[in-house]
Amino acid sequence: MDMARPKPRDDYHHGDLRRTLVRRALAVLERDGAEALSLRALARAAAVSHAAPYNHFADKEALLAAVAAEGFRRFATAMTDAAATAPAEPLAAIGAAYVAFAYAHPALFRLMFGPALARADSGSELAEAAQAAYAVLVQTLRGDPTRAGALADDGLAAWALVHGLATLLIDGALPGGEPGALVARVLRRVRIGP
Amino acid sequence: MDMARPKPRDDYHHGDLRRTLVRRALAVLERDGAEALSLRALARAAAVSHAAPYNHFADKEALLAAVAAEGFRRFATAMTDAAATAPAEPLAAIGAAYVAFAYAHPALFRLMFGPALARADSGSELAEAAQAAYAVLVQTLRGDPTRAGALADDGLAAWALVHGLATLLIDGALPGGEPGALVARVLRRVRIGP
DNA sequence: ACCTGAACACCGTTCAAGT
DNA sequence: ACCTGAACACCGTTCAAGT
Repeated sequence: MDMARPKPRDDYHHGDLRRTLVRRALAVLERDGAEALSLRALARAAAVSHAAPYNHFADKEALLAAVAAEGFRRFATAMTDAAATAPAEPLAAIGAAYVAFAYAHPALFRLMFGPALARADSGSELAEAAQAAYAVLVQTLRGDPTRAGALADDGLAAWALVHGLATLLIDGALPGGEPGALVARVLRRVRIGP
Repeated sequence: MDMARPKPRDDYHHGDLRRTLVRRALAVLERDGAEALSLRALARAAAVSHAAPYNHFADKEALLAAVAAEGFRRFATAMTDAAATAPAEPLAAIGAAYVAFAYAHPALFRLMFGPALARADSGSELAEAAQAAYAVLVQTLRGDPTRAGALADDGLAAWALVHGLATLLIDGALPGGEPGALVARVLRRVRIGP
């Protein structure tokens, strides 16, 4: 007889709703921004009742935290890939990847670094994912990994610089035009160290 | 007979509702954050019907834009004051004031640099106020004012650095403790220039 | 274990009507 | 010119009830 691979049921509305909701939320974020994100609309799009999401998330903030965590995971792999292709100039490579991610996914980037992150407990999925992304940044900027949890001032300076560029860019506060060239030019004017 | 100074009417609900709403919104922002801001609650607090605000603002975003503009005005004077007291080290002084403002008013700071700013038309009150605050920053960092509207790369680097520190701080992404000392330490590691 | 439907207390926005 | 009250189309969240 057939293996017990769970077949999709006729009345389509389950599968794994949790993943469906997160995936759909990411799509809404890209297309219409954060203010278009509603639990009820998400449920509607998944052809499920408006109370169904509460079987998988305590409240709306929990869903947003899951989305932000997924964002941090993608962010981390984007930085890893970028650093691998240009190991000679780590600050330039990581800075370009950092800003490019923010530019490509402004609403997601804002959600990732929004007030939910500040409220996240240290054990949570969101905190873990953010921590992992940060580890990529630090590790490619300097040879040694994070030590003792305390962030070296130089790493912090580099982080603040690229983060500031990214947020100012998606706020429309930077002069228009191709952002990659601008970021490269600005980063070239900065030296970090003793 | 008495001068025609407009006396407050018996049924309290007018005066100038516009200013009352903005002032009240700032207070809510400080106390309960952005998600607690509702037009209806604001109207209730001002003892006015929930439709009354629409006589002064086209929609909620217009009210938020007015609040953000007021934030930029206070931000500008905070930076001006700080730069005046420590003219020897402009980057340190402006950086400290920049970060201190964000730390003292996180919700307002987030609103100021939120998506509303990216959407603001260039003639609007919000865009003007943001531009004025930016002029203070550039003017104290370098001797000469903005030239030709194009931002020098060095000024941009300095701005991105302090802005990044400020946003990372209010996101809870920086190590705890007294932020002033951390910011001063980090800024001391950075050199900007040719 | 997961989902539904009704219910509650909110929203933002519009609009006729009042003064 | 500014405000009110009713109305509409939404929300997030809870909860009994179903399978």
